[in-house]
Amino acid sequence: MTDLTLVPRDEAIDTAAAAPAACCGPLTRETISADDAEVFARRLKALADPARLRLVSIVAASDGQEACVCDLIEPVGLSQPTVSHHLKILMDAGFLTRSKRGTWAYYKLVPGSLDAAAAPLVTV
Amino acid sequence: MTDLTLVPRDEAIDTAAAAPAACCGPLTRETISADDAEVFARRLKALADPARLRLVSIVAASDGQEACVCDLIEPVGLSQPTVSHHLKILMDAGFLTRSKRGTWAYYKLVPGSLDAAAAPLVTV
DNA sequence: GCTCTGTATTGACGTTCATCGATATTCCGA
DNA sequence: TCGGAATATCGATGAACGTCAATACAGAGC
Repeated sequence: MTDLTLVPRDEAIDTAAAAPAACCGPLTRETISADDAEVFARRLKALADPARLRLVSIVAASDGQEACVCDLIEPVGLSQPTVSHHLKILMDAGFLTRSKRGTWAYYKLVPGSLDAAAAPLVTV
Repeated sequence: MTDLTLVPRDEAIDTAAAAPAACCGPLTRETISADDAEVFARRLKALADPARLRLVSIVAASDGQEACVCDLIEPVGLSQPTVSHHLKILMDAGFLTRSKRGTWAYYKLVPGSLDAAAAPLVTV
């Protein structure tokens, strides 16, 4: 389903999870299906944690909407493995992408992913 | 704490949790505070469940954005106590209000509560 | 090669959560 | 007043989650 074969590697990484397709229409318009509810719930669950919200926010508010792990640990006040764990969850949910430069890992906000996640809730 | 004494019963119930103030600005503008992250996460957690999303959706898509519990149990396919449990969580989070008519309980969507919950995620 | 540094993974522990059956509560009708 | 129907609460159980210490992995520099 995902077609990455013809794309240069760096771009591939950046856009790999960059298709945050809306799972469903507005909740207020029409009853959501069981499958769509599952997808949407999984997405919301990835955000529904104080530490992860702060991580997303720090990344999103950084230059180029990108931040190094080394700059994320101290602000959230959690251990390095825990931060790494949360970042993985956010990546799996399609909100962040990872790019390594040397020993450092940079996490970047997937453009539009937050809006896509919020879309089914918005009525206007 | 809840002051219902001077207000007609139905209005009191309808407007009790009807103040879904935005917990914070857009996540992308500025780093969210620890306290705001806690508040926002609690709100998202209430929605981040397939059963609760379906309940909210059914209620929101009903006439007058209101539905009887008896009409909610069968669509979600869960036991009555479980549905009641989820409805309470949605009520505590400020998304639904309850009004009893006879033996029936009607749950109504708090106007604007979904938009308020989504607001910090939206960039545009 | 070796060491150091930054990050990811593993394993374990305590907490929270979703779910149900059983029971309590509330209200209507006979 | 009693019985029945609709809903809420209680108690228990198994699964998922957040956290950390210990460890593994990868890249840079010597």
